[in-house]
Amino acid sequence: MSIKDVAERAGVSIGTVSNVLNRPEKVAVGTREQVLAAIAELGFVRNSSAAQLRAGTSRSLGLIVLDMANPFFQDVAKGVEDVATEQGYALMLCNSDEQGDRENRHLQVLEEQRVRGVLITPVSVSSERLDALRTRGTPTVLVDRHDPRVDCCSVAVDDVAGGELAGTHLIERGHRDIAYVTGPLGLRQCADRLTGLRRAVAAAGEDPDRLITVIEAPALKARLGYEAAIGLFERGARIEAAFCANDLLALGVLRAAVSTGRRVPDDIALLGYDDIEFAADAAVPLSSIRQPTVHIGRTAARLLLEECDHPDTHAHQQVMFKPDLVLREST
Amino acid sequence: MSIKDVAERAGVSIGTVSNVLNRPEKVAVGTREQVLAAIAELGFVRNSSAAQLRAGTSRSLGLIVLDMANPFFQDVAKGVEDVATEQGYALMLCNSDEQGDRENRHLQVLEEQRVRGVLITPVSVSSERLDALRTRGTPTVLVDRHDPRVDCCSVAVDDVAGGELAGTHLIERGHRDIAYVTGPLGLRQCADRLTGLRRAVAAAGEDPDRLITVIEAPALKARLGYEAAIGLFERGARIEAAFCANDLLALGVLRAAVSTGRRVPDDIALLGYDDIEFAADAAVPLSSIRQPTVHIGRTAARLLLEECDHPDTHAHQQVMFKPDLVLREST
DNA sequence: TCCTCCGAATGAAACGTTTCATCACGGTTG
DNA sequence: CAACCGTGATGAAACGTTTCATTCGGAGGA
Repeated sequence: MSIKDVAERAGVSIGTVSNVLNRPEKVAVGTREQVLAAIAELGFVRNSSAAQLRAGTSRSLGLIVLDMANPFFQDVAKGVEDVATEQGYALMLCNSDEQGDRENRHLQVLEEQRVRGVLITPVSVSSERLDALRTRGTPTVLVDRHDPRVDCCSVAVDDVAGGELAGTHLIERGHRDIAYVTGPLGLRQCADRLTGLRRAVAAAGEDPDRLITVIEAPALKARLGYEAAIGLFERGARIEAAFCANDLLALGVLRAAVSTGRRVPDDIALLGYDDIEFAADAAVPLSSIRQPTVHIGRTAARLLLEECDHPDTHAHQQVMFKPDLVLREST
Repeated sequence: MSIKDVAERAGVSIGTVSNVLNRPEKVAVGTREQVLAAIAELGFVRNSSAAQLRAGTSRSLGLIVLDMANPFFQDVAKGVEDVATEQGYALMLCNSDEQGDRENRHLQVLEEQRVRGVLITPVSVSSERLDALRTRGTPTVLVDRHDPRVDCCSVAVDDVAGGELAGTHLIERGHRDIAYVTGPLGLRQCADRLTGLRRAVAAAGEDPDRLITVIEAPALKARLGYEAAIGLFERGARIEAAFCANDLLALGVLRAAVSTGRRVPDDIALLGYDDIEFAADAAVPLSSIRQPTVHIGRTAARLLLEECDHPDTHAHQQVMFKPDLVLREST
């Protein structure tokens, strides 16, 4: 069922059908109705391959995230999708699962489909495949990353500020012995948040090295937060508060506290990071540092579309958002 | 940069380049290397619109889920994706967010792209758009649903069996006053699980109407589970165990128990449904009914590809899996 | 009555592949 | 030595749109 069949059925030319599809205001109302009727009768569905081939440009964007199970990326994706559909673009959602080869495969497919632009949180700092894509002219925006060479737009959140926010809050509540329960400090996020925490402690006139106990878990998972906290409790560490590099770790610590009969926040205060949806519904609702996730997605998508629509006047931007503190019962 | 440029550069014909791309074994090794070199030098990327247009068929599948934030669908998607990439298909992941118009929009885009087949959990029982798609020849598989008219494949889980599993377990542990905390009973899942629960109670020689208290929350959310449980506690209901229609509700009930000083499972036993990743890491690790989610996805994808590859010999199947009980500390 | 003009419809070219019939060229066979 | 064969390469047609220059038909003005 092609445009040709529709044309025949409606008794008009192929060009007219195309016009009905793409510029309905250009065709006389009577003709238009005939054509629409024919389309409905035949159940015609436009072949977007043909359209795209001829037009040379598609109306879709690609988004490659590290982990679809992560609420952070779900919200980012929602923001991107909002803007995309708003502007009449389709979004191709891809999950690299932190694997470089999956990322490359997705980039390949997206480029073969000639997407208009790509939003990506790359698995590693520099990706040859990604550079190639950009060089060949597909606009690219980095999400939750910054490009040291500033040759594309990026949108990220200031993790140092987040750590500082956390530290200031805990100090203000009078806590002095603070545990920082984190994932691998090799992750920039984890390291930055510690930097911010130390900065806040120092700003209060205290010695970060004395106040802060760092516990590095091998990953940002609840079970590891549980184990870390149990270890801490068992060796009798004096801890008034725990700041966790993400909410999952914090929920693990919470479980450890509950299972050893400690009261939150009286015996130990708890502060998470990310403000995942479940933080508010934990056994003790969790205070957390919130990142403007949906807004990140929206902003990234807008930057991308801006570059797509005005490639010549466009100037790359590195946007950096500040996180917020969400107060609940755990602190 | 088209195949033509590559041909020119390599000093061969267009057809030969196409052969290198699609049937490399058919072209002499020397020529092949020349062509590959030209491709690399020019940074050629195949235009899949053109390929698809000419070939008439694409190598991609569509998956439309109700809610990407739901761990159930994340796992299903993972299963589908496994099989798809394994067979060299690309997967277009779409989220209807339980909105009919979004579902229709996605179906439209997928059909315009001429995907080979569609896996979908429809928002409502009968979708005209979906029927049209099927009629026009795109194979379709229902996920977590059954088609009453049996004109396509489907993969689902037996929710009655799940409820029965839960009921039998609670009865065996000696619990007699059981609360069933559920979402809207208009949802088939919620209703089926209740049916199963009642069946188990009856099978134990008890009266379901006397033993079971049903509390219907307006949605399957943790906060509503919390509120439901608080209400229950406040009116002093005698409850030994709560079976929840999903883990989120159960986690809400857990929070209510913790915040009112009740001990789980001593004062009240708690059983969830879905076995989401976080169930194991809750303040009290949650017993739950597990659905074989990844397996559902894999099976659905396999059925779909089977239908795509052998449309004439293919016979539609309605696959129904049984759920498992996962024992943890909450019961 | 003739010209001009304008809106609406037409027809053909082009987009980048794949496919298939055809061809060129050595080597083998009778 | 002619006929045949097989391996590789070629060239052109076709896929279903969009686009744009062209044509058509009638209304309005001179």
